[in-house]
Amino acid sequence: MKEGPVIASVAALLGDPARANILTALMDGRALTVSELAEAAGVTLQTASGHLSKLEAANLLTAEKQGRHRYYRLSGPDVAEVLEALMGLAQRTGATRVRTGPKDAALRSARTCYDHLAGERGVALLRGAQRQGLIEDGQDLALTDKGRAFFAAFGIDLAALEKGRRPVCRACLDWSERRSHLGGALGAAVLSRMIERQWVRRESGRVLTFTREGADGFDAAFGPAAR
Amino acid sequence: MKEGPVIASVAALLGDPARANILTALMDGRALTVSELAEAAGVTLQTASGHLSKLEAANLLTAEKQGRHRYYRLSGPDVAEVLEALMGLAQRTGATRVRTGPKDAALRSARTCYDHLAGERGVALLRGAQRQGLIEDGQDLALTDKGRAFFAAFGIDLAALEKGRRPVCRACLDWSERRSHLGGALGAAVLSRMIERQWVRRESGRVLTFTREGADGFDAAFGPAAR
DNA sequence: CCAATAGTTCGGCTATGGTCGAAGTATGAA
DNA sequence: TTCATACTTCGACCATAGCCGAACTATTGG
Repeated sequence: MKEGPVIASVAALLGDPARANILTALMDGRALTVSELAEAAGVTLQTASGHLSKLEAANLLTAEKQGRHRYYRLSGPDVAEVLEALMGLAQRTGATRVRTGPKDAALRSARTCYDHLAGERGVALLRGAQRQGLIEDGQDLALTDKGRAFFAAFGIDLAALEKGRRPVCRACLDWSERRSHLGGALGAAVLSRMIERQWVRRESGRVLTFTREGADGFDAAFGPAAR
Repeated sequence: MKEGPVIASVAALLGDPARANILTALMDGRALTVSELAEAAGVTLQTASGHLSKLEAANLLTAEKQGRHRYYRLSGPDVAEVLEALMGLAQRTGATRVRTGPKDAALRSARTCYDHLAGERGVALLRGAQRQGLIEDGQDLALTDKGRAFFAAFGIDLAALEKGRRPVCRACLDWSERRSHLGGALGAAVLSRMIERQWVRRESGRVLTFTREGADGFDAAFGPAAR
């Protein structure tokens, strides 16, 4: 019966508006300074500093010092995944605000989920990869030989990915689409390769915008995003 | 920037110890009365009543009245899944208590996750089903023809399951094993069939105990639980 | 009808914890 | 060395919300 409180302590951490803002600001996987996070959360520097210490103590964030700045980032993709899952619950739960601005549409179309691609494009990527037999849908997703060849041609060093401890393929539940998109080391590599190739640009926040060539290239490779 | 607060409100709901206890008490998918939940949470009836109204208002719980009792249950499997995910985070986060009692071992071996089988046995079930080609691992798991025949022979009415709105197969992340087990309508059906067949018995809380014949039958069908 | 059980509502107490001002530390720049 | 920036720590304030006692409603059983 001592099980409830263990979830309570971490949930309480996520339950404060200021901290929730900090965490969602970090959802794009970048590291931000204390002042930047304070502004994102709408609190003063001191307050943010206090929150950040708590989040770091709970291992939700990691910090690194660089000069007189202190950079905080999410401590791992799993934290981002839980946050996405919570957003899904919050939405289904009716807590969804009516405020559906234009930025919202952009977010639903394509955004970063920690370090990989999410939103309509994200689920289209995974769906396309599966349909073409590049990735096999198992309990844990797995690359096929065909997929191996494909992503190598795409410019990704699979050997390097497989050396790391992070799973190469990972299904990550998308809060806006309510389907999975591709996370894991491969998901991260695909996104950064797309940015390198200038298929896609990071906007403010977590929004991603596809260039003209990027959209065409994406559709050719994985099929159109529209369902 | 109004995105943080939406996760904050639901997380705050999960962040109170009393409510967290209530929710974990309901993780086995059964419906419990207000008084039972009050006891599980360690608060008085009035306090529990207040918490339950909030959880119901947020659509995390649904209630139904029966005589002078009011039965509360989780409003869906997705709620249970988020709770399991949070437990995983809490554990990785170091919030794990050192208190690893005997009940803990039983929980890790086999337990209910909402209405399906979780723990070592749960992941063994899914792994075995995949290895035998009963279930194909896609972004969303899918039954093969072979699997269809197998589960029909197991005594499950697949046509009925497929009529419902709930997905038949669903991968659900197991907090103790850190791998997926089988959720969805099929996961629920398999567990209730196992109980019918007296392969397994519900103990107090979410613990499940396999009978001698149950363990043998399970191993024969899906392979041993030990990794 | 009355008594008992189950649950809700109300009101007031209290504590936890978020907030910021002010003062303190560390790093870099002039 | 001196000043400025980035951040942390301390202390005090204050609001939120959890909690329970008491009174109220509803259902059942005698």
